[in-house]
Amino acid sequence: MSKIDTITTEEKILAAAEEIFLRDGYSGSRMQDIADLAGMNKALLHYYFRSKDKLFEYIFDKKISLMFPKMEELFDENASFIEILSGFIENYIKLLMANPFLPLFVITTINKPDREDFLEKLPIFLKRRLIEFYQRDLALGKVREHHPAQLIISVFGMCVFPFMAKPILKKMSNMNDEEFQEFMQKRTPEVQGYIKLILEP
Amino acid sequence: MSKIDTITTEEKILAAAEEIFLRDGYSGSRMQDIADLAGMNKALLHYYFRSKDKLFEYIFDKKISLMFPKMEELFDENASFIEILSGFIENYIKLLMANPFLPLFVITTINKPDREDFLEKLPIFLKRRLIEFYQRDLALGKVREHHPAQLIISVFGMCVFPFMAKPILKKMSNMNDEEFQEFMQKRTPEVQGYIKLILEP
DNA sequence: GTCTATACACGGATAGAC
DNA sequence: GTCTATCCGTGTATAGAC
Repeated sequence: MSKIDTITTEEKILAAAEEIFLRDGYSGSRMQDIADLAGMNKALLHYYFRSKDKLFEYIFDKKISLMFPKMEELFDENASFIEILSGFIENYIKLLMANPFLPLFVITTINKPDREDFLEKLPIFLKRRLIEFYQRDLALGKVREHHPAQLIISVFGMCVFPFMAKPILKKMSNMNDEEFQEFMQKRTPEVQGYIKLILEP
Repeated sequence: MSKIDTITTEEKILAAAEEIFLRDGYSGSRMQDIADLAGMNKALLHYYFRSKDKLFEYIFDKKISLMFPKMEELFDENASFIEILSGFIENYIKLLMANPFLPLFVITTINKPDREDFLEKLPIFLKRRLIEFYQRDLALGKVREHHPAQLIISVFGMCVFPFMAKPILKKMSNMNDEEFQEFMQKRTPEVQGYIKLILEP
C-alpha cells in the first residue's frame, strides 16, 4: 500500500509502550509486556531506546502536551471569560474521552518521589492566561468575585476527576463502559451550567 | 511509661507500611524500604504478614474506610441538602488535609488491572443516601434541578482533586507546603459557595 | 535490524541459628 | 520474636549470531 500503511518498528514500539505505560504506570510496567504487545523481542526495545527510563520519558513528553493543551484558538480576545471556560470544558472532556487513561498517568508520574524533573515539563502559561481573562471580566462587572485559582482548579478537577474515578463511578452507578461514555457526554453541558451559575452576577 | 507508649513490632510495621505504600503505591514499594523505615529486618515483615500482598491489603482496608467515611452525623433528617453537602465538604477537606496521600493511593489501587477485588471493598450507600436527600429537597422546591450523580461527583472531585494535583498546583502558583495548606484551608468556604450558587433556586 | 542466549541485579520469600 | 544467610523467580540490559 501507500506510505501511510508502513508502520516502522519504532512506531510499533511507541504505540505498545504508550498503551502499557498509560495503563500500568512506570513501575507497574514490564519491558516484556511492551515487547509482547508490539509483537517483537525485548532486545529490540533496548536497541531503539536504550533503557526503560528513556522510553518512558519519550512517552511522557508526548502525553504531557495533551494534558495541558495550547488552546490558542480559545483565547479569543472578543470572548468572555465564561465563554472561554465553556469552550475549554467542551474540548477537554472530548479530549479525555479519547484518552481516558491520560489523567491518572500524568498525575501518578508527577507525584513520583525523586523525579521532580517531570514537573519541569509542565507549561505554566495556561493558568496565568485564564486569570488575566477573569480579571478583565471582573473589572467589567461581567463575573462575580471569586478566588480565580480556586475556580480554575475546580473546573479542571470537574473535567478530569471522573476519568480517574471511573471504576468507582461504574461500580456505584452500575454502569458499563458504554453507559460511562454517555455519562461523560452529558457532563459537558452540566459543568458548563455550573460555571454560569457560579460566575454570572 | 504507660501502656500507651508501648509500640509493638506489629504496630511499627503497619506504620511504616502505611507511609511507604501511600507514597509509592503497591508496585513502587519495596519490602526493604518498609523494613528500613520500621527499623527492623525484612524477614520480620514476612513473619507478621506472610506476604507483601497481605500487608498491602491490610493497609488498603484501613484506608478505604477513611476515603468513604460513614458520616451518620451528617445525615440529619432535619438538615437541608445544601447543609448536608456543606458539612461534607468541610469535614472531607479537613480529613484530606490530615491524609494528603489518601486520594491518590485509593485511586491508583482501584485502577489496578486484574485486581477488581479491591473495588468490592467500596461502600455504595453514600451516593444513594445523598441522592435521597436531593430528591426530597427537589420536591420541596428547595433546590434547582440537576443530574444528582453529576453534582455529587463534582463535589467529590472538587474536594479530592487538588490533593492529587498538589505538585502541579505548587509549581503553577509558586507555593510551598505551608502555602498549599493555606490554599486548602480557604477552599472549604469557596466550594461551599459554589454549591449554594449552583443549587439555590 | 532482528533474533536467542545470557549476564546481573533486585526483590520477595524462606531456612535456620539464637 | 528477631536476626543472618540464602534461595529463587523476575526484570533490565547486553553480547553475539544471523
